Amino acid sequence: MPHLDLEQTLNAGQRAAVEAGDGPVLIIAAAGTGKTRTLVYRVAHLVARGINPERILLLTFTNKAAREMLARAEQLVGSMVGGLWGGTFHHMANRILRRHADALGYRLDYAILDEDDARTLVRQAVARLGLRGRHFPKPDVLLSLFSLAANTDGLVEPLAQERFAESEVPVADVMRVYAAYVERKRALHAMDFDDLLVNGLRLFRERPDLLAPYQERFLHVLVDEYQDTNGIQAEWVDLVAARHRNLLVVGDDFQSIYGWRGANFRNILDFPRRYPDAQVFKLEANYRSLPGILDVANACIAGNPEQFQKTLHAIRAGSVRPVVARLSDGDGQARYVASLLARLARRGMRMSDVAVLYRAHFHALELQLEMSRMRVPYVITSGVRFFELAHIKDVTSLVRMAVSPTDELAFRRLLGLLPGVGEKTSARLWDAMGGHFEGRSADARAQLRARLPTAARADWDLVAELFAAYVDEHLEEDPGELIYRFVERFYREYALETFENHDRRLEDIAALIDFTTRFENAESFLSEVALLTNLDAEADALPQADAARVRLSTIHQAKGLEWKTVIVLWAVEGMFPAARSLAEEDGEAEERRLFYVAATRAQDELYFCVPEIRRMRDGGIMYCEPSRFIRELPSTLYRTEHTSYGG
DNA sequence: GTTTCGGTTCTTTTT
DNA sequence: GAACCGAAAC
Repeated sequence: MPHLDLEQTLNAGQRAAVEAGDGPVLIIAAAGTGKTRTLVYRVAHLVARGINPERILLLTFTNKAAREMLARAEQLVGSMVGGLWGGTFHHMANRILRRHADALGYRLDYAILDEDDARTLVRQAVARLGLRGRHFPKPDVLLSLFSLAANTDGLVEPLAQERFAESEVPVADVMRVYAAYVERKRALHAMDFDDLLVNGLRLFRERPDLLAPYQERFLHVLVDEYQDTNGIQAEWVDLVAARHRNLLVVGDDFQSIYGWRGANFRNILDFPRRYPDAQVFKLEANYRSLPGILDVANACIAGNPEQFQKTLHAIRAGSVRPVVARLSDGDGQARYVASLLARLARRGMRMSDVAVLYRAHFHALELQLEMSRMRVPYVITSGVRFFELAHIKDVTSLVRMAVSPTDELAFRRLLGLLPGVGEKTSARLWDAMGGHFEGRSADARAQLRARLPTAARADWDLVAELFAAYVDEHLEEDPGELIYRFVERFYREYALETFENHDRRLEDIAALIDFTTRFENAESFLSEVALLTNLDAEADALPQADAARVRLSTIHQAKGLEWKTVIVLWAVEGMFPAARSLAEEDGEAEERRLFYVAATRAQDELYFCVPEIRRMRDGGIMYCEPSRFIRELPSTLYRTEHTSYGG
């Protein structure tokens, strides 16, 4: 059995947590205290103790986190931990539902609707019900409402009452849209992201017979980022772990930043009450940041109510004071950041050691322009998920059509690419084909051709051949090849005519083709693809991403990561904290935690940008006060920089 | 009746 | 960008 040298590599607190005996365990791990390390060692420790990896379940926030942890654990124990189940809640629910969804009345090959699909369905429902007026909420608003209800295990109606209490919106109509949406999903044999979680839990609640084997199987259940679980995830975990009760959760209530999507940090606060016999470990020794940075983080978070009291202690020594830079406006901020980056580069800093973080994607707009102008290379974790980019969805819809004759959304999307075919025509074609399309049947292909508008036929012929090839040449084992041919025959030309930046989009598709090689066949590719985030896709498919580039990212997406230098944009009232969040219950506390997350990403240097004015769309200007999170700091904790960029 | 095109408006955070 | 709206073009 491999020997793990814990004394050498872990501090006393970490070691105690890693070696904790059976039973429930709560690890409160503040930022930068080696949380991942502890979890990795725990997994390695279990395996080294002889636990079969197949009997361990590891739930993480991203797939990337799961993969990294497994890779590191594998290095430690020098053996395969491959049989271990690791991934996001959505992935695990999907994995289990693929086997048992029929128990809930679904087909086992149900489709997964991504956000874009869901939006389309809601928009159609609104249109069909004739509610498309000025005073009806947008699909996004409706969806976020439905989603919050799902994730808090609650009903849509009372939530809608509350949300629209002060508006003209008739809640009865909202409920009609909701009913229509639910019905459409049923008809399409599809689940949206929330359905995966909700049905994952429903399956276990309603079918103890199906739950029991999983309870028996998973001797150990480990949950990362537990502060960001919502009620249904917590209940799901409790159910899975109920048999052996070896449930180990790791988290930091200070870093709970997903309240708006139903996460409930009381899950972590109440853990000791739900599991009175839980062993609790606190990790407070921070290895990441210099003391000056932690002082700011500690000061900022200290005022938040309801939390496990803890203070970060710096292990590293050195003196820095974070910088607050006063700037004129967004453009001044952009120029300041560009010059700061140049200064850092001259000092020999690698640009991949620098990150620019912000509250919302649009905060970085001017900066992106400036950096492009100055030819400073950067990577951005974009707001749009890789697999929801229009061109990526276009080409995957061909694969979906080839795999599933009943995939209406894919059919209509693909047909819509043909000239002269729009929403109405594609709907009519689908009905005319009888609600299914067998791509492999030459007969069906010819039938469809006959019904197409003349303008679309030539292009259809190019695409139709691919369905034949799919069968004849066994392309189901090579979805990448199918996509490649589709691009060569048809999509390249289409992209050229449709998109200004067609070359970048074709590069994305090339990356997608690379990505397919990770999967054995078209079906497994599809069943995973909808759940992958842009972070996952980027890491796997776009290897050039990390080179010597500055990273631009939202704070949410920066969670768990670290850089030598961190620059925070728009640290002003209204932007950060975001005005809209302050209106929510617990809004300020969550914004504060977000600020804490931003600050604790930095190892050596931390900059806050405070522009004085914000230019509004209508040409007006708005004066900005520095963020309350800065104003509250004792002024000895930071250094104000008055720059040539105004302010 | 549909599709396409051009202009306008808005942008919190994500699986 | 991309969603939405209105108007022109097919």
